[in-house]
Amino acid sequence: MDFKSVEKKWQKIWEDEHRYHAEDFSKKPKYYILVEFPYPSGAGLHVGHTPNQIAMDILARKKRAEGYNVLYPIGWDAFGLPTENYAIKTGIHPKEVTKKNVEHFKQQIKSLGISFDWDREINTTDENYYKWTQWIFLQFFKKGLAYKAEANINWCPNCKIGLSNEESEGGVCERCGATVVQKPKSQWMLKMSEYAEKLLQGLNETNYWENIKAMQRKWIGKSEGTLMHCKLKSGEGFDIFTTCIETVFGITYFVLAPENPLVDKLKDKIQNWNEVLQYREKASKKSEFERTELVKEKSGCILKGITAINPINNKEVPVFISDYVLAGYGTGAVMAVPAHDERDYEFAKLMNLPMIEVISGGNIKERAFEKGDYLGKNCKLINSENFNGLTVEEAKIALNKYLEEHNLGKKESTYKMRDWVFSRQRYWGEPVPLVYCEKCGWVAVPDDQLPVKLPNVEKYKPTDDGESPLSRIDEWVNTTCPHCGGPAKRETDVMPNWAGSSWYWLRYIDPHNDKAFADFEKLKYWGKVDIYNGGGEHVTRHLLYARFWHKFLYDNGLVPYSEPFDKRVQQGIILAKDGTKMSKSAGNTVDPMEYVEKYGADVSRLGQMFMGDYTEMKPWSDATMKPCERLLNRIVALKENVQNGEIRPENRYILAQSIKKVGEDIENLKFNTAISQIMILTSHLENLKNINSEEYKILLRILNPFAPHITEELWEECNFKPSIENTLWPSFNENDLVQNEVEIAVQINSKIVGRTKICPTSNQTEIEEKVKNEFESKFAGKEIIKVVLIPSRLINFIVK
RNA sequence: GCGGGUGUGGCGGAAUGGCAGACGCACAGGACUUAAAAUCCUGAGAGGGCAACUUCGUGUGGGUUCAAGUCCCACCACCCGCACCA
Repeated sequence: MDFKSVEKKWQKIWEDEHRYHAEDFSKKPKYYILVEFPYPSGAGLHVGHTPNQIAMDILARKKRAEGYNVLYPIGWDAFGLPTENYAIKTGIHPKEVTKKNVEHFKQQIKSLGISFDWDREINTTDENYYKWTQWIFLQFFKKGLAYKAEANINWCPNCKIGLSNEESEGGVCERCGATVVQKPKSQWMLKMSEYAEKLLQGLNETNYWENIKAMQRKWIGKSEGTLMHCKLKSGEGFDIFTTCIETVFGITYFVLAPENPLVDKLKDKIQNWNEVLQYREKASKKSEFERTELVKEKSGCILKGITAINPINNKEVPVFISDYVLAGYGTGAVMAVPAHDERDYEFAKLMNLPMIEVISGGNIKERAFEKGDYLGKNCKLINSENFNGLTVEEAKIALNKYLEEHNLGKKESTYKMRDWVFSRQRYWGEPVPLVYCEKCGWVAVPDDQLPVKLPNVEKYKPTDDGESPLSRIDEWVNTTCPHCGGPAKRETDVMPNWAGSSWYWLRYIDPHNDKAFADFEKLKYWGKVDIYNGGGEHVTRHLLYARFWHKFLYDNGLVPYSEPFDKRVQQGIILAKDGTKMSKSAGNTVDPMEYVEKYGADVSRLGQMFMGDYTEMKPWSDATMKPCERLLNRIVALKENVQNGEIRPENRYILAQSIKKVGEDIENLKFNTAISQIMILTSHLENLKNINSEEYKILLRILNPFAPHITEELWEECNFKPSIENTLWPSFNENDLVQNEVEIAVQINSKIVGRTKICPTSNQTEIEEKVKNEFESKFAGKEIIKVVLIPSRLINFIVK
């Protein structure tokens, strides 16, 4: 059989029939399978795409066979830097580039025979799509969850351009190699922090893999502790956050983040202001790279003339600034207890500051006695006045109570998750649909004027001052205020790459709606995404952003359920053939489409799924293609032996077992072992003189999700009715899984002494007698103390 | 440092606490062929033995159990993510 022409034939039929179109409101039970939509780069599909799409295609085809109404859609996440940079280099409009790349991707995906519903194809760069991305952004704006704030961008002083984190890896500009600096810029932010608790709690409603939940929890980073109100001697108040209030009597100084605004307020009172400025300057120059380096040498600067008061005992202590305190976490200020915190300990040693031991049990001459050392060990407080003698756990409660009663603080939780910087000073993204009016401030573009279309520009490169290229088009920037009708200017920033992907699964449900982002009844019908397959690199950012948008929409009554995805699964990373990481620079990348060219779609699908456990990291292997090709050829050859007839009793066991195993393995994403089972079944059928049609049908039906073209062709050639896809997934009788004879292992004192065939339904006494007779010599002179029988597996005699 | 994961033949990988190495790759021998490719058959964890057989074997060390790759404790190596988070 010429696989490739057969594949073309069926691909055309599927396309002409719209075979895989998912019907809204069908009576069948729904099943929504989502695979991350690709970024249509110039390079085409790669190994990060194909196994995902194939794996989910196998699941989709199996679910359809089981009678589900399956939604398996695809689209393009097409805004983004590679296309923009290509435009900067060539001057070709990103729209053109995107169109070309999408065509290429589509053709490749179709050649793999993926059963996407092409009638629901979406593209984030379509005006009809980003209209709704803008609309949702405006809902955030209207609810006060979008705000402007100063945030740092990665800035290349040489190229005079803002860079993404990816473009400034290692602290150097990807284009020119210059050192990237942090430059403050006023930007749109989304108040994601307000959803921290909801995002954390919501995880309990999902069936994500535990490791994915763990990563999200870690990223959200909740810690429970105490917010304590402190004062300077000069009267100014400030708050600190601590998870170790039990150490409050051990405070010997306070530390503020260098950027803490309190420092500016104290300018006139700080005697060494120049020094402070110098330190601030130094700290701000540290790139993100240096700040996160492994070696974290402490540094800091005292605020001379400033004295703070420990609210618990009114003790006066000095105040420092240091970059080991982060401005963005907690309150940007900490109480320093060097005896019980490693970082404070280091800093105190450096600055020659005193320490007070307040929890007994450690040796603070050597190192800090930290919470990890003392928690849960019944350690008691010392040097803590009235609280002496309490255990740490008792003291936490008592101190929180005391602070609350004296209005000095309260219990509180903080989160590591920050608000989302939602502006990019770039071209190829969704324009932020806001205008600025001197009189009215920031005003939303009215719904009937959406989308705010991305205008054409001559140059795609950001301006020298870091503004978006849109800022150069005066006739676009200058507009009228929708509120008062006066002159106003458009926002020239665009949204980040992540915007379009933060709601796309909702659009698939109703892709052509021009009244709403999706019809509510349709959203109700399709419900949550049942299984969402994507890359591990998106588990924190994309997945959190998506859940955040979804929860916001839910809170505003715009979607009917509070979590978007039920299950989240991911493919293991595919390494290069030599087991190292695939990378363009190493020149060891693999193009999966080469294998489609060489072997055809079905062989390549099988080959990719047979390489190993879908979810484990594994090297790409060419070695699976040939045996999979052989398998299909053998199955084609089997057709010659097919005669009309029902399933014969002697074949019931292997057929039932195969239906069960292949079905379960697909559900569990164990595609490699499903294929093994099909190989075993094929070998079995090959050894028969002839095959009855009902037996062959089962083989083809369970292979169909893996090799949809060739199985459909064979089915048609055999003239089986109805067509393969109108034939349900085969069922089997549980009784068929019981063989009438099985071989079990015989053990004496847990050592195998031999094997014997028994009938699995015989009782223990019968089996014991049979074995004792057969292995008589082994039992000579021994006394049997105990017998363990594992049905159909083994029998173990414990003897003396 | 913290969180998650992995560790099994020459290789990819299988094994609800129950016969470790399914299924494949590579390898060796054989059949077909003038020859090769393709295809098919056979063999094989390692060591020892002519053989029947026997010893050792799932990263390391302990433990539980009639029975451990699987469960428990401690450790090692590698991978992924996070990392001065108070």
